[in-house]
Amino acid sequence: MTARPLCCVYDETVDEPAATELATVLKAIADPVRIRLISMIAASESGEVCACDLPALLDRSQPTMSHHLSQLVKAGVLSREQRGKWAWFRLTARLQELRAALGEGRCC
Amino acid sequence: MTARPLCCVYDETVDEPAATELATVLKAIADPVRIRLISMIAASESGEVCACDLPALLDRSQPTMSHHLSQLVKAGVLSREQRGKWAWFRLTARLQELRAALGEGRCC
DNA sequence: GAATCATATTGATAATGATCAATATGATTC
DNA sequence: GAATCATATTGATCATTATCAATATGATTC
Repeated sequence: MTARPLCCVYDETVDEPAATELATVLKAIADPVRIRLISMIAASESGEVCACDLPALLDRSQPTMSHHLSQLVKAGVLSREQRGKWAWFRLTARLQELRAALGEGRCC
Repeated sequence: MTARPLCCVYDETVDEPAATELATVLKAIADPVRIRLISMIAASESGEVCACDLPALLDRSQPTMSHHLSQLVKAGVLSREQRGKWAWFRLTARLQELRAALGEGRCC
């Protein structure tokens, strides 16, 4: 054991609820298919993708892609917009918020 | 289906191996206990934690904490140093690399 | 409104992972 | 080297999840 009381040695900045929330977003994007999907949206000229293209682009079944999309929307990483028969997806600000959270390593 | 060929509409920047690698790091940190652990290291004055303190600090058994630590080391997020009887853990540059990767959303 | 096309849901399966109790290994001390 | 303390590994369990086939829902078109 260390000599000083624990409360003096470590200063926990991220409490449990915040950690759980952060972990939820991380879990949502911690998958190769979802990373590639997010990358495609970020790289696309229009900033959006049509769900109709994704099974072919990412080599997964339509239900699987639908599942990935709904999980990303649920986590607040993507937004969904119905236009005619098609559903279009965009990135939200959530990823940049995550990026910011990873950069905050302040000392006590 | 969209009118133009897919190759013109989307420009995939992250290929499959890179996406898998990124997802591996994300999976490693996508857990509330690990987030809090990382936060504690970042916040600690010395920039390191002793494994001996973690079961009490994070309310998990010793084997469970050992497992979390080894997974984070395996993913390159933490480094391990044995000093006497104790094992000390520090953050590597991996988290900042991840942070950088999340910021790159260039257009075609 | 019937047919068609796009997307979502359901149900099932196989894989992964967080957790702990018990035990093993490894380091220090006497 | 025997005892002690710190950490790792093993084995087991329960929960979660990525995936697909089959089916349902929802939108558009004729």
